[in-house]
Amino acid sequence: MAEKKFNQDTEKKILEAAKEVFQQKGMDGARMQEIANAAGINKAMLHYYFRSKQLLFEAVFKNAFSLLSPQLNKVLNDDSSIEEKVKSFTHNYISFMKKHPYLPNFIIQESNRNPAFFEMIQDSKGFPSLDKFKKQVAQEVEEGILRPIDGEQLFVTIVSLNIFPFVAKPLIRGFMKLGVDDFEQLMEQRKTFVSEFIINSIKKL
Amino acid sequence: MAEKKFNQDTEKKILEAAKEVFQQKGMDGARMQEIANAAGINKAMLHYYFRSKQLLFEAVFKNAFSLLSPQLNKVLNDDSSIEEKVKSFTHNYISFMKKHPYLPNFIIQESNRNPAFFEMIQDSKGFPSLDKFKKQVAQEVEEGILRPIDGEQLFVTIVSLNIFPFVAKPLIRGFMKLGVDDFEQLMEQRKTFVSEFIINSIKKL
DNA sequence: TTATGGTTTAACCATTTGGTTAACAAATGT
DNA sequence: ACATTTGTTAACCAAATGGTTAAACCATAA
Repeated sequence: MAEKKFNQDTEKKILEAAKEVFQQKGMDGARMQEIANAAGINKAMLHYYFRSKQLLFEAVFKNAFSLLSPQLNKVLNDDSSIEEKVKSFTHNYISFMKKHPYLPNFIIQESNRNPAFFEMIQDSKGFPSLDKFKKQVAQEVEEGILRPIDGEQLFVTIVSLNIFPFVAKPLIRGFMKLGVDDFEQLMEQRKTFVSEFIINSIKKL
Repeated sequence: MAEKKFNQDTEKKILEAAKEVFQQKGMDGARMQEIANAAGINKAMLHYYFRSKQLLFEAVFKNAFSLLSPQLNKVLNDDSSIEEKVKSFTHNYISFMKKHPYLPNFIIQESNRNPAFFEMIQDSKGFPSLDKFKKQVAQEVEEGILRPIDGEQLFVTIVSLNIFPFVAKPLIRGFMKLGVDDFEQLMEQRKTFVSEFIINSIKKL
Protein backbone atom coordinates (compact mmCIF):
# COMPACT_ATOMS: atom_id res chain seq x y z
CA MET A 1 0.00 0.00 0.00
CA ALA A 2 3.06 2.28 0.26
CA GLU A 3 2.95 4.83 -2.51
CA LYS A 4 5.38 4.71 -5.41
CA LYS A 5 8.51 6.59 -4.62
CA PHE A 6 10.27 6.62 -7.99
CA ASN A 7 14.00 6.82 -8.32
CA GLN A 8 14.79 10.25 -6.90
CA ASP A 9 18.05 10.39 -8.79
CA THR A 10 16.44 9.82 -12.16
CA GLU A 11 13.65 12.22 -11.37
CA LYS A 12 16.18 14.93 -10.63
CA LYS A 13 18.06 14.25 -13.83
CA ILE A 14 14.83 14.55 -15.76
CA LEU A 15 13.79 17.79 -14.10
CA GLU A 16 17.22 19.30 -14.64
CA ALA A 17 17.25 18.35 -18.32
CA ALA A 18 13.65 19.44 -18.79
CA LYS A 19 14.40 22.78 -17.17
CA GLU A 20 17.26 23.36 -19.57
CA VAL A 21 15.28 22.50 -22.67
CA PHE A 22 11.97 24.11 -21.70
CA GLN A 23 13.58 27.33 -20.58
CA GLN A 24 15.56 27.69 -23.76
CA LYS A 25 12.94 26.53 -26.27
CA GLY A 26 9.62 27.03 -24.54
CA MET A 27 6.77 24.55 -24.31
CA ASP A 28 6.14 24.58 -28.07
CA GLY A 29 9.75 24.38 -29.14
CA ALA A 30 10.79 21.71 -26.66
CA ARG A 31 10.98 18.08 -27.77
CA MET A 32 10.53 15.15 -25.43
CA GLN A 33 13.31 13.29 -27.22
CA GLU A 34 15.70 16.18 -26.67
CA ILE A 35 14.89 16.22 -22.97
CA ALA A 36 15.45 12.48 -22.77
CA ASN A 37 18.80 12.82 -24.52
CA ALA A 38 19.83 15.66 -22.24
CA ALA A 39 18.93 13.52 -19.25
CA GLY A 40 20.71 10.51 -20.71
CA ILE A 41 17.67 8.27 -20.47
CA ASN A 42 14.98 6.68 -22.59
CA LYS A 43 12.06 8.78 -23.78
CA ALA A 44 9.57 6.43 -22.19
CA MET A 45 11.00 7.31 -18.80
CA LEU A 46 9.71 10.83 -19.14
CA HIS A 47 6.20 9.48 -19.36
CA TYR A 48 6.82 6.96 -16.62
CA TYR A 49 7.81 9.77 -14.25
CA PHE A 50 5.62 12.64 -15.43
CA ARG A 51 2.93 11.06 -17.59
CA SER A 52 2.81 13.80 -20.23
CA LYS A 53 4.72 16.71 -21.71
CA GLN A 54 2.19 19.08 -20.19
CA LEU A 55 2.72 17.75 -16.67
CA LEU A 56 6.48 17.75 -17.02
CA PHE A 57 6.27 21.30 -18.24
CA GLU A 58 4.12 22.32 -15.30
CA ALA A 59 6.59 20.79 -12.87
CA VAL A 60 9.40 22.77 -14.45
CA PHE A 61 7.37 25.95 -14.53
CA LYS A 62 6.37 25.73 -10.89
CA ASN A 63 9.98 25.03 -9.97
CA ALA A 64 11.15 28.06 -11.89
CA PHE A 65 8.51 30.24 -10.37
CA SER A 66 9.42 29.14 -6.88
CA LEU A 67 12.90 30.49 -7.55
CA LEU A 68 11.67 33.88 -8.69
CA SER A 69 9.12 34.39 -5.95
CA PRO A 70 11.59 34.80 -3.06
CA GLN A 71 13.47 37.39 -5.07
CA LEU A 72 10.33 39.46 -5.26
CA ASN A 73 9.25 38.73 -1.73
CA LYS A 74 12.53 40.20 -0.63
CA VAL A 75 11.39 43.56 -1.98
CA LEU A 76 7.89 43.17 -0.74
CA ASN A 77 7.93 41.69 2.71
CA ASP A 78 11.28 42.65 4.09
CA ASP A 79 11.41 44.94 7.10
CA SER A 80 13.99 47.37 5.79
CA SER A 81 13.21 50.81 4.41
CA ILE A 82 12.13 51.38 0.85
CA GLU A 83 15.52 52.80 0.01
CA GLU A 84 17.23 49.74 1.45
CA LYS A 85 14.93 47.47 -0.49
CA VAL A 86 15.59 49.20 -3.77
CA LYS A 87 19.31 48.93 -3.21
CA SER A 88 19.37 45.31 -2.14
CA PHE A 89 17.01 44.09 -4.85
CA THR A 90 18.88 45.89 -7.58
CA HIS A 91 22.23 44.70 -6.38
CA ASN A 92 21.15 41.12 -5.89
CA TYR A 93 19.29 40.71 -9.11
CA ILE A 94 22.27 40.55 -11.42
CA SER A 95 23.96 37.76 -9.52
CA PHE A 96 20.65 35.95 -9.61
CA MET A 97 20.45 36.43 -13.38
CA LYS A 98 23.90 34.99 -13.87
CA LYS A 99 22.73 31.81 -12.23
CA HIS A 100 19.42 31.61 -14.08
CA PRO A 101 19.84 33.43 -17.37
CA TYR A 102 16.77 32.03 -19.10
CA LEU A 103 14.42 32.17 -16.16
CA PRO A 104 12.58 35.50 -16.40
CA ASN A 105 12.14 35.17 -20.12
CA PHE A 106 10.76 31.70 -19.68
CA ILE A 107 8.23 32.78 -17.11
CA ILE A 108 7.12 35.80 -19.05
CA GLN A 109 6.85 33.95 -22.30
CA GLU A 110 4.89 31.05 -20.91
CA SER A 111 2.55 33.15 -18.80
CA ASN A 112 1.77 35.05 -21.98
CA ARG A 113 1.25 31.87 -23.95
CA ASN A 114 -1.16 30.43 -21.44
CA PRO A 115 -2.49 33.06 -19.04
CA ALA A 116 -5.11 30.64 -17.75
CA PHE A 117 -2.50 28.23 -16.43
CA PHE A 118 -0.55 31.05 -14.88
CA GLU A 119 -3.64 32.25 -13.05
CA MET A 120 -3.83 28.86 -11.38
CA ILE A 121 -0.28 29.21 -10.04
CA GLN A 122 -1.24 32.35 -8.22
CA ASP A 123 -3.14 30.45 -5.58
CA SER A 124 -0.04 28.62 -4.43
CA LYS A 125 1.56 29.57 -1.18
CA GLY A 126 4.47 31.96 -1.31
CA PHE A 127 2.93 33.86 -4.16
CA PRO A 128 4.08 37.44 -3.68
CA SER A 129 1.60 40.01 -2.47
CA LEU A 130 1.95 43.76 -2.80
CA ASP A 131 -0.12 44.74 0.23
CA LYS A 132 2.69 45.35 2.67
CA PHE A 133 4.83 47.17 0.13
CA LYS A 134 2.05 49.58 -0.78
CA LYS A 135 1.37 50.41 2.85
CA GLN A 136 5.04 50.95 3.50
CA VAL A 137 5.38 53.35 0.61
CA ALA A 138 2.34 55.32 1.75
CA GLN A 139 3.82 55.36 5.24
CA GLU A 140 7.18 56.71 4.13
CA VAL A 141 5.50 59.30 1.97
CA GLU A 142 3.50 60.48 4.93
CA GLU A 143 6.61 60.59 7.08
CA GLY A 144 8.19 62.86 4.51
CA ILE A 145 10.93 60.39 3.63
CA LEU A 146 9.69 59.94 0.08
CA ARG A 147 8.12 62.29 -2.39
CA PRO A 148 4.46 61.58 -3.03
CA ILE A 149 4.49 58.43 -5.12
CA ASP A 150 2.17 55.52 -5.84
CA GLY A 151 3.34 52.17 -4.48
CA GLU A 152 2.03 50.20 -7.43
CA GLN A 153 3.81 52.39 -9.94
CA LEU A 154 6.98 52.21 -7.92
CA PHE A 155 6.85 48.44 -7.86
CA VAL A 156 6.31 48.20 -11.61
CA THR A 157 9.18 50.62 -12.04
CA ILE A 158 11.60 48.63 -9.93
CA VAL A 159 10.97 45.34 -11.63
CA SER A 160 10.95 46.93 -15.09
CA LEU A 161 14.34 48.52 -14.62
CA ASN A 162 15.88 45.36 -13.26
CA ILE A 163 14.33 42.63 -15.33
CA PHE A 164 13.76 44.11 -18.76
CA PRO A 165 17.38 44.39 -19.90
CA PHE A 166 17.81 40.64 -19.40
CA VAL A 167 14.56 39.78 -21.09
CA ALA A 168 15.39 41.92 -24.10
CA LYS A 169 19.08 41.11 -24.12
CA PRO A 170 19.45 40.35 -27.84
CA LEU A 171 17.47 43.45 -28.74
CA ILE A 172 19.53 45.68 -26.51
CA ARG A 173 22.78 44.18 -27.64
CA GLY A 174 21.64 44.77 -31.20
CA PHE A 175 20.62 48.37 -30.76
CA MET A 176 23.76 49.23 -28.89
CA LYS A 177 26.10 47.08 -30.92
CA LEU A 178 27.39 45.44 -27.76
CA GLY A 179 29.55 42.35 -27.64
CA VAL A 180 28.86 39.75 -24.98
CA ASP A 181 31.40 41.36 -22.64
CA ASP A 182 30.10 44.87 -23.26
CA PHE A 183 26.67 43.74 -22.20
CA GLU A 184 27.97 42.12 -19.03
CA GLN A 185 29.76 45.33 -18.22
CA LEU A 186 26.71 47.47 -18.86
CA MET A 187 24.72 45.27 -16.49
CA GLU A 188 27.45 45.48 -13.91
CA GLN A 189 27.38 49.28 -14.03
CA ARG A 190 23.65 49.07 -13.90
CA LYS A 191 23.75 47.66 -10.38
CA THR A 192 24.61 51.06 -9.00
CA PHE A 193 22.99 53.07 -11.76
CA VAL A 194 19.47 51.73 -11.27
CA SER A 195 19.32 52.08 -7.52
CA GLU A 196 20.74 55.59 -7.68
CA PHE A 197 18.34 56.46 -10.46
CA ILE A 198 15.35 55.32 -8.45
CA ILE A 199 16.42 56.82 -5.14
CA ASN A 200 17.18 60.05 -6.94
CA SER A 201 13.66 60.23 -8.18
CA ILE A 202 11.70 59.22 -5.10
CA LYS A 203 13.66 60.49 -2.12
CA LYS A 204 12.78 63.80 -0.61
CA LEU A 205 15.79 66.06 -0.39
CA MET B 1 9.32 38.35 -69.28
CA ALA B 2 7.37 40.37 -66.71
CA GLU B 3 7.99 38.82 -63.36
CA LYS B 4 5.25 37.06 -61.47
CA LYS B 5 3.21 39.56 -59.55
CA PHE B 6 1.00 37.31 -57.41
CA ASN B 7 -2.42 38.38 -56.33
CA GLN B 8 -1.71 41.33 -54.09
CA ASP B 9 -5.01 40.93 -52.31
CA THR B 10 -4.34 37.32 -51.35
CA GLU B 11 -0.80 38.14 -50.33
CA LYS B 12 -2.09 40.80 -47.96
CA LYS B 13 -4.66 38.45 -46.48
CA ILE B 14 -1.93 35.89 -45.86
CA LEU B 15 0.43 38.37 -44.24
CA GLU B 16 -2.33 39.72 -42.05
CA ALA B 17 -3.38 36.26 -40.91
CA ALA B 18 0.21 35.14 -40.45
CA LYS B 19 0.95 38.21 -38.37
CA GLU B 20 -1.94 37.41 -36.08
CA VAL B 21 -1.01 33.78 -35.59
CA PHE B 22 2.77 34.19 -35.39
CA GLN B 23 2.58 37.07 -32.96
CA GLN B 24 0.28 35.23 -30.62
CA LYS B 25 1.81 31.75 -30.83
CA GLY B 26 5.37 32.34 -31.97
CA MET B 27 7.21 30.48 -34.71
CA ASP B 28 7.07 27.15 -32.88
CA GLY B 29 3.46 27.36 -31.78
CA ALA B 30 2.10 28.62 -35.08
CA ARG B 31 0.49 26.14 -37.48
CA MET B 32 0.36 26.66 -41.22
CA GLN B 33 -3.18 25.29 -41.28
CA GLU B 34 -4.30 27.82 -38.72
CA ILE B 35 -2.82 30.65 -40.75
CA ALA B 36 -4.54 29.36 -43.85
CA ASN B 37 -7.87 29.17 -42.01
CA ALA B 38 -7.42 32.66 -40.62
CA ALA B 39 -6.74 33.92 -44.12
CA GLY B 40 -9.67 31.96 -45.54
CA ILE B 41 -7.55 30.17 -48.12
CA ASN B 42 -6.02 26.80 -48.86
CA LYS B 43 -2.87 25.75 -47.06
CA ALA B 44 -1.04 25.20 -50.32
CA MET B 45 -1.43 28.90 -51.08
CA LEU B 46 0.90 29.74 -48.22
CA HIS B 47 3.64 27.79 -49.90
CA TYR B 48 2.75 29.15 -53.31
CA TYR B 49 3.22 32.69 -52.01
CA PHE B 50 5.97 32.25 -49.45
CA ARG B 51 7.53 28.87 -50.18
CA SER B 52 8.04 27.83 -46.54
CA LYS B 53 6.97 28.50 -43.00
CA GLN B 54 10.38 29.98 -42.30
CA LEU B 55 10.14 32.51 -45.13
CA LEU B 56 6.60 33.47 -44.20
CA PHE B 57 7.75 33.94 -40.65
CA GLU B 58 10.63 36.12 -41.72
CA ALA B 59 8.32 38.31 -43.78
CA VAL B 60 6.09 38.80 -40.75
CA PHE B 61 9.00 39.45 -38.45
CA LYS B 62 10.56 42.07 -40.71
CA ASN B 63 7.18 43.73 -41.04
CA ALA B 64 6.74 43.84 -37.29
CA PHE B 65 10.20 45.18 -36.76
CA SER B 66 9.67 47.94 -39.28
CA LEU B 67 6.77 49.12 -37.12
CA LEU B 68 8.82 49.22 -33.95
CA SER B 69 11.89 50.91 -35.41
CA PRO B 70 10.27 54.31 -36.07
CA GLN B 71 9.03 54.37 -32.51
CA LEU B 72 12.57 54.08 -31.27
CA ASN B 73 14.01 56.37 -33.89
CA LYS B 74 11.67 59.00 -32.59
CA VAL B 75 13.58 58.96 -29.31
CA LEU B 76 16.92 58.67 -30.93
CA ASN B 77 17.06 60.93 -33.96
CA ASP B 78 14.55 63.62 -33.19
CA ASP B 79 15.81 67.19 -32.78
CA SER B 80 13.98 68.00 -29.56
CA SER B 81 15.58 68.08 -26.13
CA ILE B 82 16.07 64.96 -24.03
CA GLU B 83 13.26 66.03 -21.75
CA GLU B 84 10.94 66.47 -24.72
CA LYS B 85 11.93 63.10 -26.09
CA VAL B 86 11.26 61.33 -22.85
CA LYS B 87 7.84 62.91 -22.62
CA SER B 88 6.79 62.26 -26.20
CA PHE B 89 8.03 58.69 -26.28
CA THR B 90 6.38 57.81 -23.02
CA HIS B 91 3.11 59.42 -23.98
CA ASN B 92 3.01 57.92 -27.44
CA TYR B 93 3.95 54.41 -26.50
CA ILE B 94 0.68 53.38 -24.90
CA SER B 95 -1.41 54.33 -27.90
CA PHE B 96 1.04 52.35 -30.00
CA MET B 97 0.64 49.35 -27.69
CA LYS B 98 -3.11 49.45 -27.99
CA LYS B 99 -2.78 49.07 -31.73
CA HIS B 100 -0.15 46.33 -31.58
CA PRO B 101 -0.55 44.51 -28.29
CA TYR B 102 1.49 41.41 -29.18
CA LEU B 103 4.28 43.16 -31.03
CA PRO B 104 7.04 43.79 -28.46
CA ASN B 105 6.62 40.40 -26.91
CA PHE B 106 6.80 38.79 -30.32
CA ILE B 107 10.00 40.58 -31.24
CA ILE B 108 11.65 39.89 -27.91
CA GLN B 109 10.66 36.26 -27.86
CA GLU B 110 11.78 35.53 -31.38
CA SER B 111 15.03 37.43 -31.16
CA ASN B 112 15.77 35.34 -28.08
CA ARG B 113 14.82 32.13 -29.84
CA ASN B 114 17.04 32.81 -32.80
CA PRO B 115 19.62 35.50 -32.09
CA ALA B 116 21.46 34.66 -35.31
CA PHE B 117 18.50 35.57 -37.48
CA PHE B 118 17.94 38.74 -35.53
CA GLU B 119 21.53 39.78 -36.06
CA MET B 120 20.90 39.63 -39.80
CA ILE B 121 18.02 42.07 -39.49
CA GLN B 122 20.32 44.64 -37.98
CA ASP B 123 21.94 45.41 -41.31
CA SER B 124 18.69 46.59 -42.85
CA LYS B 125 18.14 50.29 -43.39
CA GLY B 126 16.22 52.18 -40.74
CA PHE B 127 17.74 50.12 -37.99
CA PRO B 128 17.98 52.46 -35.00
CA SER B 129 21.36 53.79 -33.95
CA LEU B 130 22.22 55.24 -30.57
CA ASP B 131 25.03 57.51 -31.68
CA LYS B 132 23.12 60.75 -31.86
CA PHE B 133 21.28 60.13 -28.62
CA LYS B 134 24.48 59.48 -26.69
CA LYS B 135 26.07 62.66 -27.99
CA GLN B 136 23.00 64.65 -27.14
CA VAL B 137 22.93 63.39 -23.57
CA ALA B 138 26.62 64.19 -23.13
CA GLN B 139 25.95 67.62 -24.56
CA GLU B 140 23.08 68.40 -22.21
CA VAL B 141 25.08 67.14 -19.27
CA GLU B 142 27.88 69.46 -20.19
CA GLU B 143 25.45 72.37 -20.58
CA GLY B 144 24.26 71.71 -17.06
CA ILE B 145 20.72 70.83 -18.15
CA LEU B 146 21.05 67.25 -16.94
CA ARG B 147 22.80 65.69 -14.02
CA PRO B 148 25.80 63.60 -15.02
CA ILE B 149 24.33 60.50 -16.58
CA ASP B 150 25.35 57.85 -19.09
CA GLY B 151 23.41 57.95 -22.37
CA GLU B 152 23.39 54.20 -22.78
CA GLN B 153 22.00 53.62 -19.30
CA LEU B 154 19.39 56.29 -19.86
CA PHE B 155 18.29 54.66 -23.08
CA VAL B 156 17.97 51.25 -21.47
CA THR B 157 16.05 52.88 -18.67
CA ILE B 158 13.55 54.61 -20.94
CA VAL B 159 12.71 51.55 -22.96
CA SER B 160 12.60 49.34 -19.86
CA LEU B 161 10.09 51.54 -18.10
CA ASN B 162 7.86 51.83 -21.14
CA ILE B 163 8.00 48.40 -22.69
CA PHE B 164 8.35 45.97 -19.81
CA PRO B 165 4.88 46.36 -18.29
CA PHE B 166 3.32 45.30 -21.57
CA VAL B 167 5.71 42.43 -22.09
CA ALA B 168 5.07 41.12 -18.59
CA LYS B 169 1.39 41.97 -18.56
CA PRO B 170 0.09 38.65 -17.18
CA LEU B 171 2.77 38.59 -14.51
CA ILE B 172 2.04 42.12 -13.40
CA ARG B 173 -1.68 41.60 -13.46
CA GLY B 174 -1.12 38.51 -11.35
CA PHE B 175 1.11 40.09 -8.75
CA MET B 176 -1.14 43.08 -8.37
CA LYS B 177 -4.41 41.22 -8.70
CA LEU B 178 -5.53 43.57 -11.44
CA GLY B 179 -8.53 43.06 -13.68
CA VAL B 180 -8.23 43.92 -17.35
CA ASP B 181 -9.59 47.40 -16.71
CA ASP B 182 -7.35 47.97 -13.69
CA PHE B 183 -4.34 47.23 -15.84
CA GLU B 184 -5.46 49.62 -18.57
CA GLN B 185 -5.90 52.28 -15.95
CA LEU B 186 -2.49 51.66 -14.40
CA MET B 187 -0.92 52.03 -17.85
CA GLU B 188 -2.87 55.19 -18.46
CA GLN B 189 -1.56 56.70 -15.23
CA ARG B 190 1.83 55.48 -16.20
CA LYS B 191 1.96 57.84 -19.17
CA THR B 192 2.57 60.77 -16.84
CA PHE B 193 4.19 58.79 -14.06
CA VAL B 194 7.08 57.45 -16.11
CA SER B 195 8.06 60.68 -17.76
CA GLU B 196 7.89 62.55 -14.47
CA PHE B 197 9.85 59.78 -12.79
CA ILE B 198 12.63 59.99 -15.35
CA ILE B 199 12.76 63.77 -15.56
CA ASN B 200 12.78 63.89 -11.80
CA SER B 201 15.86 61.77 -11.70
CA ILE B 202 17.94 63.26 -14.50
CA LYS B 203 17.13 66.96 -14.59
CA LYS B 204 19.34 69.36 -12.74
CA LEU B 205 17.37 71.53 -10.39
C1' DT C 1 -13.23 30.80 -79.30
C1' DT C 2 -9.44 29.08 -77.62
C1' DA C 3 -4.58 29.01 -76.17
C1' DT C 4 -1.96 30.68 -72.36
C1' DG C 5 -0.33 31.73 -67.97
C1' DG C 6 -1.01 32.67 -63.40
C1' DT C 7 -4.02 31.18 -59.37
C1' DT C 8 -6.45 27.91 -56.31
C1' DT C 9 -7.79 23.53 -54.56
C1' DA C 10 -8.12 18.59 -52.84
C1' DA C 11 -5.56 14.78 -52.20
C1' DC C 12 -1.38 13.01 -51.03
C1' DC C 13 3.34 12.18 -48.83
C1' DA C 14 7.27 11.76 -45.63
C1' DT C 15 8.66 12.94 -41.31
C1' DT C 16 8.20 14.22 -36.75
C1' DT C 17 6.20 13.85 -32.36
C1' DG C 18 3.85 12.68 -28.07
C1' DG C 19 2.57 8.71 -26.21
C1' DT C 20 1.96 3.38 -25.46
C1' DT C 21 3.21 -1.42 -24.87
C1' DA C 22 5.33 -5.48 -23.80
C1' DA C 23 9.23 -7.50 -22.48
C1' DC C 24 13.20 -7.34 -19.60
C1' DA C 25 16.29 -5.99 -15.62
C1' DA C 26 17.02 -4.70 -10.99
C1' DA C 27 15.72 -4.23 -6.48
C1' DT C 28 13.03 -5.61 -2.47
C1' DG C 29 10.69 -8.26 0.62
C1' DT C 30 9.49 -13.06 2.35
C1' DA D 1 15.71 -19.05 -3.37
C1' DC D 2 11.74 -17.02 -5.21
C1' DA D 3 8.00 -13.89 -6.00
C1' DT D 4 6.61 -9.23 -6.42
C1' DT D 5 7.20 -4.63 -7.14
C1' DT D 6 9.81 -0.88 -9.34
C1' DG D 7 12.78 0.87 -13.03
C1' DT D 8 14.30 0.86 -17.87
C1' DT D 9 14.38 -0.10 -22.69
C1' DA D 10 13.36 -0.93 -27.72
C1' DA D 11 9.85 -1.18 -30.78
C1' DC D 12 5.71 0.50 -32.11
C1' DC D 13 1.52 3.61 -33.10
C1' DA D 14 -1.67 7.20 -34.39
C1' DA D 15 -2.03 11.89 -35.10
C1' DA D 16 -0.26 16.09 -36.60
C1' DT D 17 2.49 18.82 -39.54
C1' DG D 18 5.20 21.07 -43.27
C1' DG D 19 5.38 20.49 -47.76
C1' DT D 20 4.28 18.62 -52.76
C1' DT D 21 1.61 17.56 -56.83
C1' DA D 22 -1.51 17.26 -60.40
C1' DA D 23 -5.53 18.73 -61.87
C1' DA D 24 -8.96 22.35 -62.15
C1' DC D 25 -10.12 27.27 -62.47
C1' DC D 26 -10.06 31.75 -64.34
C1' DA D 27 -8.66 35.82 -66.48
C1' DT D 28 -7.13 37.68 -70.77
C1' DA D 29 -4.88 38.30 -75.09
C1' DA D 30 -4.63 36.35 -79.90
